Amino acid sequence: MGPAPTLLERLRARGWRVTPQRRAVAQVLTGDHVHLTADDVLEGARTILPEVSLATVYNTLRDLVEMGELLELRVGNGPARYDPNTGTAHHHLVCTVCHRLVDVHPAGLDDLGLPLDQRHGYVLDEIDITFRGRCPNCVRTDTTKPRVGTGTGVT
Amino acid sequence: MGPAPTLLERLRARGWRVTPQRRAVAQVLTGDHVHLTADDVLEGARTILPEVSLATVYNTLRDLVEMGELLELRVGNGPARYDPNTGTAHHHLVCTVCHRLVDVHPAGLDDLGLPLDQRHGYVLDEIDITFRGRCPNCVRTDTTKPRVGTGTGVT
DNA sequence: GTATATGCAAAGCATTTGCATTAAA
DNA sequence: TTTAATGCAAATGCTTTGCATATAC
Repeated sequence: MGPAPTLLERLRARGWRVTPQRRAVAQVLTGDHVHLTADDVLEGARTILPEVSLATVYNTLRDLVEMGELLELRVGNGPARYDPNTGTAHHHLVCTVCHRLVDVHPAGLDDLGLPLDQRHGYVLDEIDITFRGRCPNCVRTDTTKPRVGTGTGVT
Repeated sequence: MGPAPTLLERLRARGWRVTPQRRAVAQVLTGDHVHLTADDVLEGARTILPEVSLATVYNTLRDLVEMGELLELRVGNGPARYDPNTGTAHHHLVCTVCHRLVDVHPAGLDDLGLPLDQRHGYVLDEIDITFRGRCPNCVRTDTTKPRVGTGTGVT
């Protein structure tokens, strides 16, 4: 396979006007296990280009999500988080205490489906799995009992 | 097994002060495939008791969620939805177009785990699976291509 | 040169909160 | 009687938008 086009190349190919602000935002949203809020992105972008505005960050994030270049994650009640890892199918593991978030790539789930008699006539496009638990830092101090919510209790 | 205590009995047992407002909210949040927003709940509660306020609805919803009597769902960017079906482990199927939401109980997922080498030191408590697709009403009119997002493309 | 992005400040929506009043226990 | 819930309205947090200015193409 040839060299994969970079994010900016793909954006240019879509007719995106590449500005310093957008370049800064794109640069911040690079790598694995990156799950930044809009404020995080603003902060990061400003270390590259101090005069970026929050409105531009939001506009850029929205464009990137619409283009499918960014995943918008909503874990818990806080602000949205943005994940540039759109290439590899993956799921998420969230700390119920501090909301630390990591990507997981569980094998054997790739062909996970939903039985026909459970589909209610829907045409399936996608499956998101959120594993909830307590991260190494929180599990020591936390007194909360494990929840038995929507999902399945797991040991 | 004896008769299961009703929601209001359980709430009273927890020392909850049972007011007409709370009774109205609890009555609205009854049944299967119930996934109401706070505004929906207000509307429903007002058909029972016209003077319920939105603040009380929000306070009551929050209490019920904290008590584990209600599930708070965040699908898409809209307002939270509340699901009284806490007794049976289940997952959700969401229409990406109209956001219609149904409960699903896929067999064979009950013992779904996450391999140790993928746990990043987390202690798992719960797994939420969101199936995304287009419902029977939307699949006909929708021109959107299936997305290949976080999850796995499914036929 | 022209269409589009920027930045600011104001608006918007969902949700929470302070506080005086009311009511459950 | 006491303690807690209600309702209003104001405050909050996140996100979007209108518009004049600046800039990539």
